[in-house]
Amino acid sequence: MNNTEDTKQNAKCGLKELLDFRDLPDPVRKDLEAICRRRSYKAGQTIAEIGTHLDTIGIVRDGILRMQKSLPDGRQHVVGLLVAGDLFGRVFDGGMHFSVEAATDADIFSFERGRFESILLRSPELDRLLLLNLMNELDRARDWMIILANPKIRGRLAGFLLLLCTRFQTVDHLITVKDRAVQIRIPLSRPDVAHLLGTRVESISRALHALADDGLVRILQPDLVEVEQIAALTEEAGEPDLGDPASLERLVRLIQKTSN
Amino acid sequence: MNNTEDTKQNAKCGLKELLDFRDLPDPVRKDLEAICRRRSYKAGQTIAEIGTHLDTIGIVRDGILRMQKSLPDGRQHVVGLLVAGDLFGRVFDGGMHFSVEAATDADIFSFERGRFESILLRSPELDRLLLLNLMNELDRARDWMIILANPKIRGRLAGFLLLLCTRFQTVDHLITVKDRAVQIRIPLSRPDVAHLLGTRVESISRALHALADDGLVRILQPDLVEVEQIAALTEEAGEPDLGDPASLERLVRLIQKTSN
DNA sequence: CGGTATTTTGAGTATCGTCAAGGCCAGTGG
DNA sequence: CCACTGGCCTTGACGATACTCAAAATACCG
Repeated sequence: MNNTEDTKQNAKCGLKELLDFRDLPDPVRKDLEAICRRRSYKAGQTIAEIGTHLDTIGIVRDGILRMQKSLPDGRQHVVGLLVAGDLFGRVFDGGMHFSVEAATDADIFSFERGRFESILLRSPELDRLLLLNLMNELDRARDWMIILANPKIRGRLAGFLLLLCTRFQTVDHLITVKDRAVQIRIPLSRPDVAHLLGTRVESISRALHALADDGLVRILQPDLVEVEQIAALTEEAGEPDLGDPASLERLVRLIQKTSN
Repeated sequence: MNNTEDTKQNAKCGLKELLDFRDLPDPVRKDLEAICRRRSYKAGQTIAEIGTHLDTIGIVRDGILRMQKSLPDGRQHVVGLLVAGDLFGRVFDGGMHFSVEAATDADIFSFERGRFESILLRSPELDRLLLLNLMNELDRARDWMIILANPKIRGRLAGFLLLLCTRFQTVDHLITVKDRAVQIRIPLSRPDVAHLLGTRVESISRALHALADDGLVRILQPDLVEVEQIAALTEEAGEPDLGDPASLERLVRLIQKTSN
């Protein structure tokens, strides 16, 4: 509604800041930048309503978006998060069965759908980028499924925290390292986390404090936790490769680097 | 292991039986059929192991496959089902983070990966087909998420049954209509359903019988249930548009058609 | 400093996981 | 033909866990 329509439609759109787009051939990227508009949203703002005709393709530049479904009783159900580089919108009318809201303050690149598709038709590289993006997202969705299937809330929460450590590692400033300890900023309110993990706020609170009591984490602020025993956390999650080992590797190296 | 390697590599591969492939231009389809091999698997057979190098792309012709992850404690976790027309395998090395097994007796079309990709590069139509397939799968994964996020097993089971009614409506002979009542054949064993819904066999059994006791369904056989009150089921699932309203519409029309 | 929203805690109940036993069905071998 | 076996589904009982409702504590904001 009240988004600051920057509409910086010039070449300085900054598309190439996004990792995945760096490999695109110059002309394609130029075409994209030509039709690219940058929009800023404040946390809580709605970017796309479910059901309505969204005639733009969006790519997240900064911040975190949440995809959610509105249930009939008014509750909202989070079905996934979008972070920098993620793409959303109905390419080729693929479907848009959920609404998108800004979970944090966010910047997105926005493209008029028709034009985006016509570029897509001309550029196999962009097409493949999109394909890989989709496959990646599919993997993440499956990761969520495994987390959600964990019978105990503690386990789900542990999996969620690990996911933040691995998949969302490069995003924003969610993960910081202080004195060889990993600090995670949880970018969602308790109700959102609860919806995401299929439970209630109270249970989230209890589970988090249970993890803290057992020394697996330390709660610095309600939305800032420090990981004490990451191994125990993965065991709690019951899922060995939540975010490939490579990601954890990277995290460990990150820790070692800053601890010197 | 003991799959009957039919290897009918002739033009009668039957690729065009699949709905989605009917729209492909003739030459592309011919190319595909030229490299297509048909394989049959019995229920329970492993089609692709996690981690191993799978050098084929598969398309399901008939039957149901389950994608699953093996957890360290030996349990197996079902993360999705594949039905007729669904594609699996690591196109462009996208990743293959789960193993694939036949849930029922199944026929699949199998393509050598390199050749498939080279056709893919030449055919935007096939490329687009793949894209749509992926988006579809992503939607399904999100549906699973919503089902899994339901706090009560009854709700999850209700959602699962509805999903069978809608998304898997056209598959095999899962859904039949008798005397204006919908009958659902559950194509998975109890352990599989339990893994899929993140719970145990006993809970599945109890939940199903609870639904039956309340008159929402009738259990004709362990794997054959008749829906009595579909509205109550959707309410139980807590998710209004599990499979778009259009699907339910179609179902209702199906009922009316056969009841005359 | 108050007022609001968010988070946490508490007590009671419902649900689920676990362990154990029993029933049903198909296939096997006597 | 029948007993036997093994897999799957169901049922029961009990302890653990999570949901519900209500209230207190904390953080947030002007």
